Amino acid sequence: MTVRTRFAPSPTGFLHIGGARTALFSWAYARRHGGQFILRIEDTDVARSTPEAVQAIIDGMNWLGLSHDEGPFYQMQRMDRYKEVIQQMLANGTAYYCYTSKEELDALRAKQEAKKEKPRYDGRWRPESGKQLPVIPAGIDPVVRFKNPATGIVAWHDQVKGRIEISNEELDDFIIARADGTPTYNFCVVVDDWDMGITHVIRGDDHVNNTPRQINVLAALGATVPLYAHLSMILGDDGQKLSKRHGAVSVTQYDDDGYLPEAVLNYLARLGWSHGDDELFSMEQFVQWFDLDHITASAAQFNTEKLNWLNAQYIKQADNARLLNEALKRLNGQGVDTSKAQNLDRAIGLYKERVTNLNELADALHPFCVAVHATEEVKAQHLTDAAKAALATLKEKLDAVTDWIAPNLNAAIKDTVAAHGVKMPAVAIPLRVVLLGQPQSPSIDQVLEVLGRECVMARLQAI
RNA sequence: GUCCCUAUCGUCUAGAGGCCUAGGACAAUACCCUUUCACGGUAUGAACCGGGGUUCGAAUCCCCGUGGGGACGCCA
Repeated sequence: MTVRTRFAPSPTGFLHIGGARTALFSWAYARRHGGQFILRIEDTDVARSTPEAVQAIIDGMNWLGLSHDEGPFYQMQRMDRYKEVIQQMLANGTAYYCYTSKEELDALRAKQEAKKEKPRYDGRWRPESGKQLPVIPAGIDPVVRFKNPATGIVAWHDQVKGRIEISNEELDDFIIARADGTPTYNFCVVVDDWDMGITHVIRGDDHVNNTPRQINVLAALGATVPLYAHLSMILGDDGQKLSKRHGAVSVTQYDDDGYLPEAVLNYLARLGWSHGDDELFSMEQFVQWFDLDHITASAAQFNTEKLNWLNAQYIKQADNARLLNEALKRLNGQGVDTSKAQNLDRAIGLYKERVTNLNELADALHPFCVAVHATEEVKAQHLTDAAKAALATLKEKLDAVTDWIAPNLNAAIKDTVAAHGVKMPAVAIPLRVVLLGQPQSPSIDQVLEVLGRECVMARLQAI
């Protein structure tokens, strides 16, 4: 049997971190088993679905590198098929017309809630042998309801949560087609999963409650029931549920924030899934190791600090040319003139070990492109008269250096330190402030070398 | 309210009845490295939600609480 998984978002917003992890796990499972990963857009909510959201989801998946093998399929383009199945069900008695109005339904629900009962359809239009149905009212377009089994249980072995069973008595006859004839979510999913030959449904655990309904419809259709794996949700950094109002951002925001996609992927893979003590692994390893047995059943809290750490690890490993490209993109985006900069590739080497994200890397490269001036506060603190005097001496000594390489530059600094009878930081810190606009940097002699003689002398001149 | 899911350090997790004096990672703290800030290294503190069972033996199995989450739409 070929494994076929799917990711089926509704295009009502961007791809957020929870959706991304669901997609990642579905993708990985298909890849692991040499199967197919299908992208399906569930756009039957016409009012809220937008083409922009479809694009945003695809952009997010592209950034992460989660490629699909089939699709995107759009549910709105499959209307004829859904209607065909509904007609079949109406004909064979597994579905029926219901003429209850929304007002009547609201009244029914209010009554049930008042009695502290679970709100549900009472089956007044459900045909039973020997039962007298109400008179069909005039002027009402009926909905179509699924005739759910009245007794027994529906159970499945969830690949994450274990055996789950629900009594059919908990389930009511849910609507599969609205009064205007359009099919509803729980029905479309079933027809799609069936038609598309989905073998493993990997989705968020907010769908656990839909699963028994879907299994019952599948059974009514005579379709094979796929395996289900319900992933727990991801909570925000503060343990609160992620929502549009609270903390949920597009995965592409992580790009803007300077994260490498492989760091986000590694983090997401590790959030709710584990392979022993392994923390840092490539997507190749992940695909090789991924299984449904080691997925955590409970919700996981997002931890930005750990993501930051992973990102730093991936930046250290990353190719310099790639990092430079990312940094330039960011600097240019800020309007920084990068055209006159030299040795930027070497500056990357100086900083890639120390930064947490690409934006920090870009900031670090900024003074290697154009002069960056320290704030008045920093200047006042570090550029004292004594410091300026020392820098004047240093300038002379640097001027005399013939071969502009770190050991020679270091010697010039040491000479200055000795001449003024001060400690190293008394020279190195003000020097950093003048050259880079801030008091911290990598090894100062390296910085001097990479900055180049012309740039260093010009900036010392400008004190 | 009813139904469903869930519960190990602050966080992500390892853990399939004896390997657990509960392991790893992030974070924290201390020290080392260092001309600064980082990086890196070393070390330390930090958890099995509570109560009952089952068993020679329970973090692991069962039950009951409690906490957390989800669902109960002509949304998906």
